[in-house]
Amino acid sequence: MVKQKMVKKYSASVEDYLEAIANLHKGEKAVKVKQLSRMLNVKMPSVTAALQKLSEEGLVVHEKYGHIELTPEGNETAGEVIRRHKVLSRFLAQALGIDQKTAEEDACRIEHVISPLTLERMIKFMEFVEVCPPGEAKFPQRYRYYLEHGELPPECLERRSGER
Amino acid sequence: MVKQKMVKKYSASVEDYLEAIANLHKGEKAVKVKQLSRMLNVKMPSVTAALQKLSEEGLVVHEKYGHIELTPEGNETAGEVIRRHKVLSRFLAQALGIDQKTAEEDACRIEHVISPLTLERMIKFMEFVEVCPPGEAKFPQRYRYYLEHGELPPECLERRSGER
DNA sequence: ATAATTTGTTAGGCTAAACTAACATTTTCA
DNA sequence: TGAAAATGTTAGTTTAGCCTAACAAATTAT
Repeated sequence: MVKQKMVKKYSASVEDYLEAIANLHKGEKAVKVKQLSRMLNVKMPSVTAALQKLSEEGLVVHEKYGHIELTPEGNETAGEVIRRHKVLSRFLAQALGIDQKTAEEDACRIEHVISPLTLERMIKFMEFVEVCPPGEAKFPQRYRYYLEHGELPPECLERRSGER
Repeated sequence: MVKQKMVKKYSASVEDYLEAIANLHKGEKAVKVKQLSRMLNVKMPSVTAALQKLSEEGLVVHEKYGHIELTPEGNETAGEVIRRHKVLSRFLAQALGIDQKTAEEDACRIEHVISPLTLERMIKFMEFVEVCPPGEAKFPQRYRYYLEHGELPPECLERRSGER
């Protein structure tokens, strides 16, 4: 019998806390309640309460007035969320040509609800676009042109007129 | 002074109720609590409570034991949600090649959090893909091929080998 | 080293949105 | 037409997540 990795479903709020802690952790100093509070736009008591709950669930290590850490499990979940976030923001920005700020904002919300399949497909899409069609103007560039000018780029129009 | 159209932000739950009512309305008979209950996977008392609130907010018309209708405002909001849903599911299915079921499920969740800009870009993307590049294998087909075979379709590979 | 400032916690309250159990109305059909 | 079944509502809980106000600990700076 194969050991199943229990894939727990966490709320958007829980995911946000884990993600924020992981991101702050990449910085220099220890993660503090205040930082989380600012980063997540909630008041400090909300952070304290959330940490309490996350500790009980074994996702976070936090003793009163102490620094904040992720357990291995918390860290893994955070990693998954961050991965979803990254794929999404890259896809929105690179493939759809959305500005970085909006792409980030959308990623922050969509990351909590997107299916694994859709995420994989976004990755596949970016891979594909990067390599095909090789040797000519790349897809994203042509798409950008279309966005900006409202009509097809020259290489598409040329070919079309060549069909006359 | 120009009259501003107040763009209220509703919760995912409120949007779901409005969307469901609008969709059920397209059918033959009057919309009932039971139907909504089934469609939204909640118990009947939850529906009753929600309708109460929606009535107070002027989005729904519902008298005790009576049929359920949308006010003009409720109908407009429902229309917006449905539009987001349609664009999303089309984009996911057509552009990313995701199966209809998954596309629907993702659309159901993402519709509540996507930004107007991202939505517009998905539309633009589909428009673009439809017309460019004309006269050769269309983009979505090539992408499908890539998804299925894990490598570039012949017309891309040919060109690449021509570069030797 | 201790007073002032900053940071963190506790206690208590609020809202949205769901639930169950019990009761009420409406519909169906014998 | 009136009893049984189906549908709808009320009342009362629950849970998650946020808030403010008041208090406590830790840090900083005199």
